[in-house]
Amino acid sequence: MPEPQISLPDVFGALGDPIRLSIVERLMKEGEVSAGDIAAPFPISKPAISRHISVLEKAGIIERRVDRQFRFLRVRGETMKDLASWIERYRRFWETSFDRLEKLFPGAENDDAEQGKSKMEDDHDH
Amino acid sequence: MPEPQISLPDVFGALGDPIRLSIVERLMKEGEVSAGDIAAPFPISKPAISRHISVLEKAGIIERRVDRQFRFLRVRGETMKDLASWIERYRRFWETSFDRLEKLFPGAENDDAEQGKSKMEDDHDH
DNA sequence: GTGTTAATTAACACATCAGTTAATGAATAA
DNA sequence: TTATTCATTAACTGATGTGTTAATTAACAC
Repeated sequence: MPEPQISLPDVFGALGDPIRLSIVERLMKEGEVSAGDIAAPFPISKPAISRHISVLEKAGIIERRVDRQFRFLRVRGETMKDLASWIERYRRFWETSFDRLEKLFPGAENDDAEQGKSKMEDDHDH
Repeated sequence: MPEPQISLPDVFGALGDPIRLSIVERLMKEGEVSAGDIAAPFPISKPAISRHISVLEKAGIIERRVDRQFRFLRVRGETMKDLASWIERYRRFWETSFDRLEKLFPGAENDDAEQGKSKMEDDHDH
């Protein structure tokens, strides 16, 4: 058991860097990628990427597998599941917060509550 | 429109601190709390809490409402929805990653894949 | 053996972060 | 007006984070 206990703030903190977040996204899409292939797209040195990988590993977000001289990385599904559980556990609170506010302070809030219209940026590398 | 664009790494980064995370959790549960009441449980100074609140606000996670000399804080449901959307968008990748690995490297992984058995710590303040 | 490839660790520079106390701003209460 | 309450901003300190280059470890290829 390489991850005896996972810290939610550490998980969030590890994802709080554009390079690390895009590493995780790539690993989720591609499943397993070597450290070198992960480092290739970024304009920083390999040791810097190696440290980012260590941060993700210590947070329990990814695992390393050694194969010959290569390190293959993959996302730990269990940690992502825990992350999803956390946000879902609070969903009823944040999902209704807009309605609750509207009742208290009508018109004081934006009203674009439609689904699927995320304002979140999708390009967090570079 | 106080939040023209939200950065996912900034959102994660803001949640990557135990004090800030427990502030957000409390606001989700209680809906709206004054800055002073938010600061009270923590063993650090009020200016330090004030800065944590600013970090959360700049990340788009919370909003401030001014009422007389009080500042009331509340979670922005839209940002939490965007966070939930992000993790759900990748769910099929991380949810199946364990099975995929089991096929490639049988027995090399832990096998406690039951639902509801989170290893995540739930006490991230102090 | 020697050389190459893959990746990490070591040592260091610099930026950012998280905390402090003191000062300030702004509204309430007397 | 004066004092009190609520909260912030300013100035500073120490810790942590992120990057660099150089050195090291380890496996592969010859």
